[in-house]
Amino acid sequence: MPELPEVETVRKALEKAVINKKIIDIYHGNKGLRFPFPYQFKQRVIGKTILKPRRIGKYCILPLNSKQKILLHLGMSGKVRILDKKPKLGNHDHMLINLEDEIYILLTDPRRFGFVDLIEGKERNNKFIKKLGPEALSSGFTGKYFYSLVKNKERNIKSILLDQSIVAGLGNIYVNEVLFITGISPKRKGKNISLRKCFNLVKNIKALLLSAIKEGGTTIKDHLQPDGKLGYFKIKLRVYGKTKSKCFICGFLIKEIKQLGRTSFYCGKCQS
DNA sequence: CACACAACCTGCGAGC
DNA sequence: TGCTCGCAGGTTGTGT
Repeated sequence: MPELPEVETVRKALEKAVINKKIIDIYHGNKGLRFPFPYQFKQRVIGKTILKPRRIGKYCILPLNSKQKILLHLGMSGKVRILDKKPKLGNHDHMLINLEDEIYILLTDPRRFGFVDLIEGKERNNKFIKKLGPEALSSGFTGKYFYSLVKNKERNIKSILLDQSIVAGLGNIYVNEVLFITGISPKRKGKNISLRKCFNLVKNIKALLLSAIKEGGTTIKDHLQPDGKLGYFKIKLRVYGKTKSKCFICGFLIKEIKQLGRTSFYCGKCQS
């Protein structure tokens, strides 16, 4: 599920519900997710207070009043729920943070590709954060910057955009969508993309992410429903998953290919 | 250095 | 109905 807009939706919900709340207790399984839970995680954060949640790319960061930060990545199937009473834990519930005032943060992740880390000290020194390029929505991610990285690359644009060390936050859905919007084939080599196209691409990436976040925002108010489900937005997809249906611009059939083991969807006429 | 690919897990839907 | 296969929104480590 989670690319940048989904993580932002989670961040906003957390900001609303858990800011300035003290951590009373933490449960986590021994099994671990993609990586084991931090060493003595519970002992290290219990009694601390959560400050304003932040996000970098697909990472959600919960700063504490101790200068520590809880780092959360949702992988492919991670979900966060905010509950107002203690839930009975299911098989795929891996972490439950019990806050004061009967607030609970539940992390569920069937595939266990997500993970949790605890940052002590400088965030930029964290092994995960320091690999990231500029955040997609930040002012540092510009057409000029992007062109400077892209212009010498043999790789195709699809893999460049998925590379979090070049730009942080895009995943398979949004890369497919934005390449369609910009009229660039996913097979096009980086070095064959003009400065002008890079400007367009960056502009379209930001606009697409912002509109997805905006749509996600409309359902956030439901975050304390009894079932605790966070409302994810449903953006209108133009090509993703649309194999063999008609391109809504030109009517050609949308094609599907594999790149880096992942599926790319594109219109052979509108994208080149 | 730049890039491709397998591996990590589980659930679900398509097809037989 | 029930089984097997392939595929899924991500990232790391290894190998060429």
